Order: sequence, then structure tokens, then C-alpha cells
Amino acid sequence: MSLKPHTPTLHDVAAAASVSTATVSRCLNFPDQVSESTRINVIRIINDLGYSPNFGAKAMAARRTNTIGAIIPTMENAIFARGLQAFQEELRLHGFTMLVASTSYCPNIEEEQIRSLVARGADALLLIGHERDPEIYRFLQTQGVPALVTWAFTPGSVRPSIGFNNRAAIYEMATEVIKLGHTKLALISAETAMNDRAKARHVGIQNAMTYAGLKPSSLQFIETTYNIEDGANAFEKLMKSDTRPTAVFCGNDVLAVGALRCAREMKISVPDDVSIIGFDDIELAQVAYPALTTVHVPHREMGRRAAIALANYVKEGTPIKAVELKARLVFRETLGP
Amino acid sequence: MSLKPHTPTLHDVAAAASVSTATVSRCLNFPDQVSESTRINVIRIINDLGYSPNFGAKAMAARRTNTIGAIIPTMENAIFARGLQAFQEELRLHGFTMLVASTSYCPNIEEEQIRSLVARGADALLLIGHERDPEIYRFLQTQGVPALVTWAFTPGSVRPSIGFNNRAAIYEMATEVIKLGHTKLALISAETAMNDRAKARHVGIQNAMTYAGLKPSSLQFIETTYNIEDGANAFEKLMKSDTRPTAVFCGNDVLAVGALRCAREMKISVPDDVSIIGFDDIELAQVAYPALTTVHVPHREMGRRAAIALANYVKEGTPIKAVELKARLVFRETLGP
DNA sequence: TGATATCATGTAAGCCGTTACATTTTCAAA
DNA sequence: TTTGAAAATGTAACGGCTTACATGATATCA
Repeated sequence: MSLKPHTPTLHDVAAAASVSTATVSRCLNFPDQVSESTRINVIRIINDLGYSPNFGAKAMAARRTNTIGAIIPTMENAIFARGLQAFQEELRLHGFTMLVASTSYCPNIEEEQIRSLVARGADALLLIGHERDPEIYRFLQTQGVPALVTWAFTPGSVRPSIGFNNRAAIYEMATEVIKLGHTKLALISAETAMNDRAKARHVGIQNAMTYAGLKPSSLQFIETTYNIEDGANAFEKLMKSDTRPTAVFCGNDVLAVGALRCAREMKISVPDDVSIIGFDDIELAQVAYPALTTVHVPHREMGRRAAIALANYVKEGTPIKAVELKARLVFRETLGP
Repeated sequence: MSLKPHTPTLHDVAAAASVSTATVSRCLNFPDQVSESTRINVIRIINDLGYSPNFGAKAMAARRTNTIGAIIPTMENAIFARGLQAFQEELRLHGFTMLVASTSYCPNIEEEQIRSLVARGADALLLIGHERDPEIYRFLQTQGVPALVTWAFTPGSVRPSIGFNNRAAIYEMATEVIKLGHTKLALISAETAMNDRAKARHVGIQNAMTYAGLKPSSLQFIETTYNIEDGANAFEKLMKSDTRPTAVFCGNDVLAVGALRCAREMKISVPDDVSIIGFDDIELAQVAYPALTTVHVPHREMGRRAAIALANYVKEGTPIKAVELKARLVFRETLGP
């Protein structure tokens, strides 16, 4: 039983400084409402005592936490790292703190995390992708916690989002790939259940195929979890099938790098024997060998904009407006004719 | 401005169910102290109302948060990701929630984050490495918040730690490298100020050199921040110097991969012209081409053990005892004679 | 049947800050 | 000096929950 040594409270400080708790509170929150002499004295005592305000009490009294929660699928790789970093940095400029939680791509855990962050008093939430149990949106509604969706932009969606059009981006890429002469395509995707981004990417490729006169049903499609290892396994399966594709799209760069590793192990030359296309353009993509052709996602811009929108909404009530950012194709070395 | 719709409270639930707040509270925390009929009724109303307990209020009343904070240098790459993941999973099994914060390797931000997590009521803290302003340890002391150090193990340290001996691990690796005939060594390190791990790794290599009869002062030493780009830059500098080393140690795999990329760009063959050695053995190391020779850190084991130790300490008061884990050398393709 | 143990529930005192409002002090202008 | 506005400080209610303790209801046993 870790018997805590009595942690100093506002009261203790007030008593030691012979002022009221209100004055101490003001020293901390509105220093210029307090005379210099008192302030100096109080601050000294705060330091002496090692006082640190209790967040919970503060939140309860102030009915604000200046905290914004971000819930992302994973922290195991860098997919969301850069965007989140930018989000946090910008938030900080506006006086907010970020709280992160990850879900391992699992809707139940996501729900749990959302509830947890709301309970913790998050003033607003950043979410990835639109699709989730409507119950959750209702919950957020009754709790009065605004949520902003990123990493996706669906024109005409009810909920504001700041992101890019996954379908359009991959459509563009697929069109290029087809133009290079590829007709046997494959997609190694994340699980599409409750993942509108993965779905959109799937549809995007199929659209491009249709447009080019290819049968969309001929797209080989593998769903898997998002690890390097998974990418390698899926790729191996593809290469061993009797209808070996000549271009393999991957749901993200992590899968693509796994595929690349597998190709190396199987002595399959990339891009001579098969082309591999990633998604996200994380640092990994440049370091991979051969360097990955991929879709560049505007990570930092997305994070920054989301932070600004949320901060302004919480502080001023400025309505959040949806913003569509552009994803860009990056041609490096893994795509060939 | 966001005028919150009145969020339901315990009171509201109690009123709607015609019981006291105490009963509702018990339904949530000690279900078996309540008769089944009341419980069912109360639970139903909780759901109807979309009630969610206020974390701050709860923490304040219970004087416990079941939250453990983890403060790591960065989330931008996978260095700490796996360990943290294991930490979180294990914590969850014990009924705790993890709160993460990152510092960008900056002592000031670290201090801020520590204060923030303590204010948020973290029952305990996980920290990386020993070295920090003594003031901080004093603060944690007066706040009664236990802290466990990981990613390092310094025999005979005052503070308990669960980790591995950085110095010994790299010493072993350096010895192998020297045995292969390398005499011109270099180290691309993180900044060593306030970073005992980086320091230990530096010393470890020097020790090995001394032991092998090499002048430790001949070790070329570059300090830099921890990005792929930085690794590439440092490596380039090394290769352009007039005393080109034949083996380059890197503070971690991220730097090593940067070095690798640079070598490729400069048409320097690895390991024929120069050997590159990483540290950490994150997934990146296997994917790199050529695959990285590195020091394998027992990420998951470290995270798991730390979680168990902390959970038991908070719950039962079981004293935390230091554990030394072994780091293992992994020889892949970037080390040659 | 009365005494007693057990179970279910209620009462109300905190926990630690913030802040509207009240009160006191300070100081410049009349 | 007097006076009144502005500045500094104090008072105390409130926020949402837990929990020690008190009370009331039921079951148990002699």
C-alpha cells in the first residue's frame, strides 16, 4: 500500500502563504490580477512545497481540461506518427494538451478508448476515418464532445472531416499503373470491415480497372492485418498463385515493405518481375530498397489543420469546416512496365 | 462556447432510478453488493441516459486513477513502440490504463510531461533511462508517485530499473567487430547530454577498444538527433573525412538505416567497403537492405516486466526489484571483415 | 417469538480546485 | 481631507464521485 506522503494542496499553499486559496489560484491562472509581492511570495512557497495542482479537481471546477484526445489505430509503426506529431505541436501552440490512445484497428477497443478519453474530460476528439457504430456518434453527441475525422475525406459526408479522398488517390495511381500495361493486378489490403479507408482504396482500384476496360473482378484481393510480416505472407501467397499478378497494390507502406522483403527472399525482381505500390509515403518508403512507389499523404498538413480547427472550435465555437487535402503520387523505383 | 447539453451525472441516474447515488456508484464498482433487481434497473437507466462517469471526479474521490504514465523520447519511430505495446497490454490485464507522452528527447519537455502526468493523477510512471535533473526525482518523491526506469540497467543504481546493460551490450558487439579486424571505428550517437544510454554505449565501445589495444581516442564520434536523415548526414560526413572508418556504429537502427541509404547513394558497398552496426533490432533492421547487424533489445520482455512490477507495486505495495535483461547480438548482413 | 447476524440501501462528509460576488485596501483627484 | 474608482484579496458555493457509517429490511437460529 503505497502510503502517499500527504501531497500538498492549494490549501496548504494558501495557509503557508497566509492568503486565501483564491489568491493562490489566481497566482497560477491569472498572475496579473495579483500584486507582485504576494505573487512572488506565493510562487516561492509553491516551489518549496513542491505543489502541483490536481488535474481532476481543476477540470471539475473549471469545466474545461484543455485536453484534446486523439485515437489512432496503431502506434506500432510510423503511419500516423508524423500526422500526430504535427497535431500535437499545433495544439500546444493553442494551449492544448494531446492525449493519445490506440486501438489496434479494433472497433471495440476504439469504443472503449473513446469513452475513456471522454471520461477523462477531453474537450474534443480526433478520429481516424468515418465508419463506426452510430451508437458512438450518439454518445459523443450526448456528452457534448465534438469529434473531427481525419485521414479520410468523403465529399458530402454529414460529419466534418479533414483529409484526402482515398478513393480518388488510389484511382489515380491505378490508372497510371494500368497505363504502363499492367492488367493483372492485386491488392493486399487491411481488413475492410469498419474501415472506410480500406474500402475506398479497394473501390478506387476497381473503378480505375472498369474505366480502363479491365474486369474489376479480376483484381486479386487479400485482406490482412497491418504488419511487415503480414505483407510478406500475403505477397508470397500471391506469387505462388497460378494467376500471378504483375502489379501489387498494398494498403500501406508497411505491407509494401513486407512484400518487398518477401520478393527479395524469393528472388523475384522488383520492378522487373513485379511492381509493388505502397500507400502513405512514410520515411520507410524512401529507405526501402528499391525505394517504394507510393501515394504521398499530407500527414503534417492534415495534423496541423485538424489541430487548428479543433482548437478554434473549443475556444471560440468556430464551426469546423471540412477540408479536402490532396494526396500526391510519388514514383520511385518499384513500379515498372 | 460549445454549450454542452447537460451531461448526465450520477445524480441524474440515481434520481431516474429512484435510488441513492451510493447505490448507483456501487452498481458500477461493486456490482455484487447490490441486489440483482436494482442492479439491472440501474444499469438500464445508465444506458438509456448514456451516462459515463466523470474521471476527474472519480479520481478525486477515490484517490486512485488506475492509470500509469509512460514517458518516452519519441513516437516518431518504432524504437519504443514494441516495448510500450507490451507494457500497455500487460497493464490492461491488471486493470490499469496507460497514458503516453513523448519528449522529443528534450529534458525540459520531459519534465513538463512528468508534471502533467502526475497532475493527471498517474499512480506511477515509466521512464526511459536514469539520468535527469535530481529536482524531478525529488518532485516525484514529494508527490508520492513511484517511477520505474527502463531501457537501462546500471548495476548498483539507487533507483530500481528493468532493462539491459547498454555498455556491456555494445562492448560485446564492439569486441566482435574488432575481432574481425576493424581498427578504424566511428560512432554516430544521439546527443549524450542527459542521456545515460547514449553515454553508456559510447563508453562501451571505448572500453572494447582499450581492451583490444586500440586507442579509444581514435574513435570518431558524431552526436546528432535521431532521424533517418540525420543518420545519412552523419554517415556522409564520416565517409568524406580523411580518416574514413571501416566500421560505423549507430546509436540506433534508425540512424543505421539512414547511413545505409547514404551509402547506397554514394555507391559505397556495405559491408565490403564499410560495415554498419545498428542498435535496437526493430523491424526496420530486417527490412533494410542489406539487413542490419544490430543489438537486439528485449523490448517486449522489458515492457511486460515493467508493467507487472508497477502494477503490483501500486496495488499491493510489493517493492519493485531491479531486473537485468540480456541484450543479444544479431548478425545479419551489414558487418564484414 | 425475540435476538442477532446479514444484506441492501441511504446519508453526508470529504476530495481539490475555480470563480461569482463581497469586502478591504490603495491611490489619485478634488 | 474627503471621495470614489480601481486593484487586491477573501468568502463560500459548487462540480461529480466515493465511502465510512447509520439505518432499515430479511433471514437465521435458539
